[in-house]
Amino acid sequence: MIDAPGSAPSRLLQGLNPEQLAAVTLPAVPALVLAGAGSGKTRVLTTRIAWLLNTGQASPGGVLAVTFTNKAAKEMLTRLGAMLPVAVRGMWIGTFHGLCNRFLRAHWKLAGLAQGFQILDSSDQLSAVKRVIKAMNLDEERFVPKQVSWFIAGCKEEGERPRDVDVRDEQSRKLVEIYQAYQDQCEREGVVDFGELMLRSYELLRDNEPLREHYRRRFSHVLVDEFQDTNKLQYAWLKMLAPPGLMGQSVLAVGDDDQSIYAFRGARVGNMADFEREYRVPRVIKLEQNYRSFGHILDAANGLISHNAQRLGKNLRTEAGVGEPVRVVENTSDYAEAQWLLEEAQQLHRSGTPRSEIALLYRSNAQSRVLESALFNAGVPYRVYGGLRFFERAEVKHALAYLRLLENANDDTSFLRVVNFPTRGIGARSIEQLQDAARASGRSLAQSVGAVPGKAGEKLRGFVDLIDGMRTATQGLTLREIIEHMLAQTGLVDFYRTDKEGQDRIENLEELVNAAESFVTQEGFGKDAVALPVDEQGGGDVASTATAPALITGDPAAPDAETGEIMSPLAAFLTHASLEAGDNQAQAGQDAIQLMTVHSAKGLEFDAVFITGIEEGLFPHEQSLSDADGVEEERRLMYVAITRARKRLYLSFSQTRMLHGQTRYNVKSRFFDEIPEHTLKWLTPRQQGFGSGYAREYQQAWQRGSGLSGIVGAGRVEPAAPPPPPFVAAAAGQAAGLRVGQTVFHTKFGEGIVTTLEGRGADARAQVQFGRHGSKWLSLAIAKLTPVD
DNA sequence: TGCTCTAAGCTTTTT
DNA sequence: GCTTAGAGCA
Repeated sequence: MIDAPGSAPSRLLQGLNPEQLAAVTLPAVPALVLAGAGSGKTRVLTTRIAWLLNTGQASPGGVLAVTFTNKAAKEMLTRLGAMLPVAVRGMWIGTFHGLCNRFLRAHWKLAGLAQGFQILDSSDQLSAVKRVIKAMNLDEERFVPKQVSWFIAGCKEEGERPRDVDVRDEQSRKLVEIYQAYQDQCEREGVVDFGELMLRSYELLRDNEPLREHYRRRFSHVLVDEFQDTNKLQYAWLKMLAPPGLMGQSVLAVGDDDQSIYAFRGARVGNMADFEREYRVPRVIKLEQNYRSFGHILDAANGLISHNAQRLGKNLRTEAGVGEPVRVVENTSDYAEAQWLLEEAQQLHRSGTPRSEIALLYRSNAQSRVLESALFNAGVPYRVYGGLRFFERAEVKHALAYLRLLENANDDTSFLRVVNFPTRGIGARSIEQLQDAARASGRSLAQSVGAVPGKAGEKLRGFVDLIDGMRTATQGLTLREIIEHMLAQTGLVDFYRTDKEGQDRIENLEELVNAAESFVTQEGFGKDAVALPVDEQGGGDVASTATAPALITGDPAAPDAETGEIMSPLAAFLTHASLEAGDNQAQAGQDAIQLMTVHSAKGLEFDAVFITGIEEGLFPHEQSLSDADGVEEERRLMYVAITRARKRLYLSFSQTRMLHGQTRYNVKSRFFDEIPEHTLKWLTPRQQGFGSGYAREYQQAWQRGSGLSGIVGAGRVEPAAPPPPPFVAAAAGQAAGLRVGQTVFHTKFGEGIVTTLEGRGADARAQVQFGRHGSKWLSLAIAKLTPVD
């Protein structure tokens, strides 16, 4: 399967620049590659793997390559497959979660998991948390399910079990209690959430020495993509598999600190510096040659990002020439901005740029509406990224819930989702009775239907009979037949047939059947599945030596380490559906203008890019202004946005903008002052600071001191930030009942003590000392403070 | 029990 | 300004 050494490796290395070549052919030492935007990072990663295999330095089974998204993993596999005739499916190339899943499927018993455990996605986790909060009889006002869910996920990302969490006050003590109860519930139901996949894998490696040693020996080459996005737990997991200083193993981390935009979900840019230090990286390789954009665009990006203090340091360069200047436009309103973008985009399209090469980027999803309506009214095809994904659609989730119940009758989340859908006359009362019975006996809902008396009990037993009946009837059927049987038996399709907007939903259910069909084909579950030979180095692989037919395919289908049993196609498909929520883009096919947030644009590139709404408070976002780190992340976000453009870049902002039903008056973003002047071309007259119209009025009002200095509803403190405009006056205050020294509760910051009270009416404000979040100034007109006695 | 109406929310997102 | 989720009503 590997070409003879000699000519092939040199062919692989053709066309690489010196830095890329150095990265690809690194000896087996720990290495950190700082890969700038558009510097050929994926090419380096895949070429290195191909080179390692081709020169015989690694076998396919000895490579571990980990990414964040399924898309990146697939891309790597595809490119690798194109470079080498290698059975890429046997290789451990995948997402962090996908690989952890694969690992846990093989070692479920050692990990203390249920065999065939199912995976909760974020919305499943949320409903599970809701149930826990209800069962504990807690106030949902005080323990907001979303926040609790977020808290649990956050703990796991930090590698913390309930016992590890720092308890500061009553609120956090209770949160930890919920966390523990949630864990118990997951255990009972045989399900794990995303964080659990990571954490469980980490703990198993940490606590089981033979297993750890085995995998360390097995993976001679470890590669990590987008290292700047790793969180604490992922880095710890990596150190378990590839510890610093281990002989005979190479670790390659690739990342770009300037493109770190996921701190809000636990990413630690600091992992890059830690990696360099802990692994004693001899030389950091910088990929600064950019193959994407023209000079002015890169200069703008370089100039902007140089205002960040915390950087490893890097400057993009190109040989493509300066190209066109970056165009800047000021608009009077968001509506005018949309209108202008529309016309300019049309003009671009008329002069030959495909619509799919035109991207409209924005900071937050709410901004897409006005752009969409302008495009829609003009009849211009467009595509919005970031909506509901296929497996997240309600009807698809309903269908999946039935399928999950076939696999695992004790999955209470799924049980509750469909017990009365389509309606079967099982109401809230009956379900409550059932839940009480289940709680009393510590059993699952399905196991407790016998304990509910009367008509309600009969109906509940009828539902369980339906599920059991389907389970029996679908024995031995193909996945496609199972799903079709389920859709008919449960009445899901019939239900949507009578629904007025049901046609789309039925189509989605049909699409589910197709998705299952292609999953079966791709993963080799079909009757004529061919076992792929897997080249195992040393033959000591725990995960596959006990496996009779070496059918190691995609992530979901890892065979059990002890029995060699391969998951059923249904179980594998359900896992697939949880780990890969599917495409999140609307109507594919026709040539359409691309609309997306800057976050979702990361990793993509377009001939022409419009960055819209570049205004203070929006970009940088007001909720990021409270600390320097927040502003630096916003700046990186802008850097990511700018570097998406190949040939032409537009930056636009607007004086007014409709947001949350109110007209906001904005000033242009500070980022305009940080981009080198020579790269910019102002299509509208350049405003010098606070120049005219609203801005002057606003400034004068501000100088008179009528602004609310540093007081924002969420409690952020930032005197340097532009204050809310005076005409968006706050409503009357509710200072009544507050006094200095009083303990109050804030939904975001928890409990705190009032240290200062100032002002009256709309100006009333309080300084509150919160345990975890420190001292905050809060406008009483906006912030909700509940006195605690 | 099912449907309609009102109230709350609202930065960014992958798995 | 618009969507979603839960409470109240028929």
